[in-house]
Amino acid sequence: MSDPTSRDKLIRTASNLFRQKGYSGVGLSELLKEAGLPKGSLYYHFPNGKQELAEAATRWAGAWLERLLDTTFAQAESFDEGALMVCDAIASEVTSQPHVPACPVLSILQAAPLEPRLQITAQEVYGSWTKCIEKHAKRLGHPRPNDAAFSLHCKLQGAWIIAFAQQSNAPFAQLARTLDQKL
Amino acid sequence: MSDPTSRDKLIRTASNLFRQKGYSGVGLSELLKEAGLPKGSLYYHFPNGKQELAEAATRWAGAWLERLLDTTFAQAESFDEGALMVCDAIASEVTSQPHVPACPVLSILQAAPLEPRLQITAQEVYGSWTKCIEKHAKRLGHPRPNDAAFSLHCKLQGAWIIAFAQQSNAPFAQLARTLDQKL
DNA sequence: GCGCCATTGGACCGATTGGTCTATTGATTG
DNA sequence: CAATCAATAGACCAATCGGTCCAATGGCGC
Repeated sequence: MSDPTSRDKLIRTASNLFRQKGYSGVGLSELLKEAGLPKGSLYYHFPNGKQELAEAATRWAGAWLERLLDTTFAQAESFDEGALMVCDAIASEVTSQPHVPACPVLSILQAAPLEPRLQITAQEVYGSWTKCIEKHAKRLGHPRPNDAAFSLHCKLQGAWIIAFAQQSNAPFAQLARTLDQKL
Repeated sequence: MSDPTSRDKLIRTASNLFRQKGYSGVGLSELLKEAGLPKGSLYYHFPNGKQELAEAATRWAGAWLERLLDTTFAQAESFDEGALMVCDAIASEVTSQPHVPACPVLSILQAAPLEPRLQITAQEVYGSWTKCIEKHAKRLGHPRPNDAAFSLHCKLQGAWIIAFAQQSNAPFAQLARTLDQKL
C-alpha cells in the first residue's frame, strides 16, 4: 500500500512546529526541511496542503492527550486525586522536551478565522477532552461531573498557557498546589 | 508635537487584528488598510516595525485589562465575589464585539520563538495581572493571596481560550457557575 | 509669504509564502 | 524482463511578506 513513516513524519513534525510557532508562523519550506521530505510528498499525502496537515496533526496530538487523560484518570480513586495526577502527567510530558510546547489545539486556534475547518477541529478536540474527564468524574462519583470536567479543563488550559509563556513547568506545579488546597 | 490619533489608531487596529488572527496571521498591508494609514506612518511611529507595534498593542490592551481587574475587584467585599464579578466583566467585554477576541497576550505568544522581546512582554503583562489580583486578595484577607491569584488567573485564561474557540461567552458563564460551587 | 520639520503617501525591493505540475524513482506485479 | 503505479524530488509560479527609502504634504513660527 503505502509507507506510513512518511505521512507519519509529516504529522509529527507539523505538530511539533505548530505547537511552538503556531499555524501561520510555520512555513511549508521550513516544515519540509525539518521533516526531510520534498514538497511532492506533502501534497501526495495531504492534497489540501497545509490546512489538511494541520488538522491531521491536531487530531493526532489531541488523541494522544486524550489517551493520557484516560489512562491517568483510570488509576485514580477519587476525582481530586485524578486531577492532581493529570496535572503532573502533563507537566512532565511538556518538560521532557527542549522547548515547552503549547497545547495542540492552541496552534491552530488563531488560524480559525482563515480556515473554518480548523475551528471545527479545535472545538471537537476540546470536546473530546472534556467528555473524557467527565466520564471519569461520573465513574468516581462526582456530584456534578460536567462542571467538574469543565473546571479542570479550564485550569489545565490556563496553566499550560502560562507555562508556555514562561517556558517552564512551574505553573503546573503551582496548579497542583492550588488543587490540593481546593482553591 | 505629533498627532496622537494616528499612532493610537495603529495600536488599536493592531490589537484587534492580532487578537483575532495572531501575530503571524496578520500582514502589514492588511493592518494598514484596516487602519487607513500608509506604510510610512507605521515606520515613523514604530521604527522597529511589526514587532514594536505588536509589543505596544499588547501592553496597551494589557493595561486596559489590568484596569478592568482593578476597578472590578475594588467593588467586591470578598475575594470570591470579586472573582465572580471579574468573570462577568470579561465575559461582557468580550461578547460586546462582533468577533470574540482572544486574550491580548495570546496574540503574541506563539510569535515568541521568533521575537524574543515579545516573550518578555507576554511574561510582564501576565505578571501585572497576577500581581493586581494578588493585591486585592491580600486586601480582602485571603489566607493565600498568591495561590488564589494564580488559580483565578488560570481559570480565566482557560475559560477565555475555550470561549475564543467556540466564539461564545458560554464558557465564562459556566466558569462563573463553577466558581459559585467552589469547584 | 517663506522656510522648517513632523508626518504622510506609496513606489519599490529581495525574500518567502502556499500551491501546481511534471519527471523520475523503485518496489511489486504479471 | 516489462509494465504499472504509488511515491518522491524539486523546478517553477504568482502573490504576498516585512522593510527601505524618498518625494510630497501641510501646519506653524517667523
